Amino acid sequence: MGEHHRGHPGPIVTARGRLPRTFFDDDPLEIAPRLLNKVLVVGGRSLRLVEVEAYRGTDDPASHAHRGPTPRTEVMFGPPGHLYVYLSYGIHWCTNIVCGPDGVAGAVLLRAGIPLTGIEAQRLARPAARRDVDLANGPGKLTQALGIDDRHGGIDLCHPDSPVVLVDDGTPPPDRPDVGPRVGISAAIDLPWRFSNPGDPHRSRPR
DNA sequence: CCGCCGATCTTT
DNA sequence: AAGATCGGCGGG
Repeated sequence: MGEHHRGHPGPIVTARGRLPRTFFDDDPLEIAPRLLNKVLVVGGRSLRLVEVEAYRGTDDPASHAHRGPTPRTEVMFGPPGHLYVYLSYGIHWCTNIVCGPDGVAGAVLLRAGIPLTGIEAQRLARPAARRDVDLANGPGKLTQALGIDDRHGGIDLCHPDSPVVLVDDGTPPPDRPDVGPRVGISAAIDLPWRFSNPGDPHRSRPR
């Protein structure tokens, strides 16, 4: 196929390569489905995102930012493109990408991915995973597989020297993602703010 | 395959 | 006291 047709707006296609900050500067609810099939890279390890959840701020009772900024959630109120990493149930680190304009809290939780590169390193980081499909099919597992933890909290994905990178490899998001309620929350449980690649076995298994 | 439960610690 | 989770265990 050739170039786009001159004189027509054409489909919105992100250039391949690292995503610019402007990509994240919108409502998390809009960004979340666009993150599907993007590639998260940490050193030699990478995976394709197949499940995400949108969280807003003060207007979202399920959000950590619901009650305003705190030392933990401060980054969610800052500029887009930074990581919000939090400790879940005292045990697991979970990774979010801050979305929306500076001053407005919002983030997208990265819930699951398909390992692409550095799979040996991901296996070593996830000794409990008996099958490769279990390496990153949950937010805590994804974070552990890539070696992300509190040291990565607040880092700027869009900084040239960032140790964590988000890339478009030319794979578009699904036209019709699966949409459903967010997992593991007890407030705003009916909002369909969870997005995933239809039928992908690498999606998380909600309990 | 499914359901239950403990782990472990930050935040309220 | 609860929580944006996970893995092990027991039962079907």
